[in-house]
Amino acid sequence: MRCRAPRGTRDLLPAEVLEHERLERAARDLLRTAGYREIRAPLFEETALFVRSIGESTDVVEKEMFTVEREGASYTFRPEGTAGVVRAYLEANLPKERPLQKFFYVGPMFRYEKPQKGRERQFDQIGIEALGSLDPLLDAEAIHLAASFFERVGLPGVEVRINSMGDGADRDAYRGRLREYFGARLGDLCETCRARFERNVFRLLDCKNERCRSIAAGAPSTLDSLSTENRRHFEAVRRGLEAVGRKAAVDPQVVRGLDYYTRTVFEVHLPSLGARSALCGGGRYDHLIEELGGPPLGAVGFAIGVTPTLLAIREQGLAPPPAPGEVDLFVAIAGEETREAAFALADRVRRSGVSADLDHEEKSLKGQLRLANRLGARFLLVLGPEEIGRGRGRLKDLSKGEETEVDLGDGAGIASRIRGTGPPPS
RNA sequence: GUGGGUGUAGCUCAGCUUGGUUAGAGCGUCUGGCUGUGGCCCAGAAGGUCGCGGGUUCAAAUCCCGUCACUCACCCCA
Repeated sequence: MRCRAPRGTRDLLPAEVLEHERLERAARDLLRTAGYREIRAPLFEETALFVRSIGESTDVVEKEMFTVEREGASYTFRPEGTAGVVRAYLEANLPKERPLQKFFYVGPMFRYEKPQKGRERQFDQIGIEALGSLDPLLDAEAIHLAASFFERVGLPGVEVRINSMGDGADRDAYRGRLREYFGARLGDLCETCRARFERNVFRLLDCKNERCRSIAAGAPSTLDSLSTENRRHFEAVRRGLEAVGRKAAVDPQVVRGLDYYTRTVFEVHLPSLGARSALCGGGRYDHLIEELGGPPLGAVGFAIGVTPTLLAIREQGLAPPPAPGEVDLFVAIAGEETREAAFALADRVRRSGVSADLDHEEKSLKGQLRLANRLGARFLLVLGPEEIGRGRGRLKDLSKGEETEVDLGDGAGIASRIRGTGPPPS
């Protein structure tokens, strides 16, 4: 029987793993510098956690959850990162120790939906959560970090769009005003928007249908409904962004899909990508901690889609950096009786931290040399009876074609000779 | 869930419109040219249930029907 990867999942072969590692490394460097620490929550949680946090009537909860029932309990593979991080934060009683904690996470999320380009059932996200504070500068920090990440990985020209959805009373008031506005124009809206009207009026604001867009453009702005306090918060976020020189366009059409968002919401887009331009989404969620049984503490975070980011990098024509050679030294075997000696030599060199490999397929010498090339080996050493007898061999620099005589017993010496000519670590 | 597209060698694809010897190319793999020194070049080889099932026909990769898989888009979202 031959199996395939399940629909909506993909294998990352070694070349692609390098691309992922590069993004993850960039994220870790950037986020640690800003005081965020990595947290690893389980890949699955009790289903109730997601229902509570994301919202019962969201698409994610209604039809996209990977759920497993076991002995009367229900578990769901995490469709997003925030809920688990907040749960972990509360479970470790961190709010009592020190309320403000800044976390980041990197890893796979799961949503049972129909796959398409850049959207899979298992996908990786890089996210941050600054838990335990209402400081608008943390909103600004999150936005700035997200945008900086894209610049750092070679995607200049990203566009930050921010908005405030208000909170509590003013958000309810705004919802009412939207229903009033769109309710009077239901006949002119597209079919899907008429359905959205019932489910989630906020979503009418970002319909792609041209007619709906022009209607939405005239809709009352959330910003006009904000209470004094929430307006102040939003202004403070904008001042924070200004202080670090981060441009952000206020866009009343930005409305996030998950229920827990309050006040600041934002997205990072790469406009040249068209309909699939969103690379990152985030915002503040000031009631979630309390909702999940903790103290009333605010929080803000974002999630970056790794796959969309990689697609963007490729579509921009920004080729990934060339893969480094897989081995530093290839030990070729000339004469079957030297196989173990070659194995031992590779081992001596490896112990000094230089990578070494040899043939395992009984290839001809020519075949071995071709293999060395394919592997991107920088050095070659051919080991035959003659070399074994003398205890010395010729180390060949494959890029220059030059050979140097080396002592075969001295793995460290060979290693340091190889390392001495190595490219600077990138 | 709805609507398009595509399934031919390990990979990327041509051939299908207008059915007709033995189904092709590039890349990759292997061998040799060059007994123990690579890349480039040259010669050659291996590698195919043409997704699967049925139908039409003297004859099907090609036309028709069904089916499965993959893929793209919509909804929604990273």
